[in-house]
Amino acid sequence: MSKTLKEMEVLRQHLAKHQLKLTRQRELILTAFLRQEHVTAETMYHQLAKKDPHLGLATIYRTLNLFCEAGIAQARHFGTQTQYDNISHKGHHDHLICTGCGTIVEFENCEIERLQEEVATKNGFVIQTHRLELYGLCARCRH
Amino acid sequence: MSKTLKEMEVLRQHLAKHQLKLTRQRELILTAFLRQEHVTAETMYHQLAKKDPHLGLATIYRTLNLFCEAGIAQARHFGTQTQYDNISHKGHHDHLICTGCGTIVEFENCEIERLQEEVATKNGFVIQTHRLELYGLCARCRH
DNA sequence: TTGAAATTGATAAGCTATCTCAAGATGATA
DNA sequence: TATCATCTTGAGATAGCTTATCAATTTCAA
Repeated sequence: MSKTLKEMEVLRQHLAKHQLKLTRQRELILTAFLRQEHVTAETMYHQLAKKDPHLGLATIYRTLNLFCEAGIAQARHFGTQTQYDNISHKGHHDHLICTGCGTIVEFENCEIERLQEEVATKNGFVIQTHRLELYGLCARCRH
Repeated sequence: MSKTLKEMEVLRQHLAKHQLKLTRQRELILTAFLRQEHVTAETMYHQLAKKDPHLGLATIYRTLNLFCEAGIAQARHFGTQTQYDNISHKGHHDHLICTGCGTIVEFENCEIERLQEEVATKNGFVIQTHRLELYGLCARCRH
């Protein structure tokens, strides 16, 4: 089973559970979404304009938000825009962001996650989600 | 030397270095800003309307951004709004945010910071700053 | 005190994201 | 596979937050 098919199945189940429908647009957007790591609604809008000139920006937003609810994507406020990340095929991931060239490197660190749980518990919180972003200069930009 | 005076001095030096001027508005906004942990421009606008009914919203935004450049404040995009945090009198701090009531609890964890450095180094990055936000439900909101 | 330069206030403009609603598509059911 | 209640879409309007504009005012070095 290909990756795309797997996620299509996740979407299908989410739709079924909430009495929503699988549309041509949702399939199109999901397929394109899975081909990249980080996108904004605007980016996808321009990308998909070639395949479907009538696809509306509102539909892109609605669909990406739907993906978030289905657990396929995660929204992240970066600067003034919202980026949508693909999280279906891997666990939660955090980001290293180069302030020089904008490169984004993903990472996962169980130890950090464990310490986060510890801090939360100590303060009476139960964590639902989190966001960790490290900003700095990558090797290339330091030279 | 009081806390406020210390930060006023930080501002003064930043202004001098960049050929900017110390105005009545900047003093007023700094004083009010230092009295709280987290504010939005809108919040300060309403708070200060009592003291100076003609203080413009644009001035608040400009001034808070100035504080960021001076190292007194740090901007944080939370939902659709930008929150400005006072960071001059303490080290960097992270946040526990209740998704139920919006309460924000600050924390610091050296061990997490150390692991962040480790991750960055492993990827060839040198960290300039970071942002860690844990979202969840506080004790009260779980009941 | 003077005057070049920075700042302010008020409002317009810009951006991103969501809402509205008529027209169209979907899919459970018979 | 035909029906039809329900969901979705597209296009533009709208909302919410932040920045840009610019004439009038204030600051501060000389």
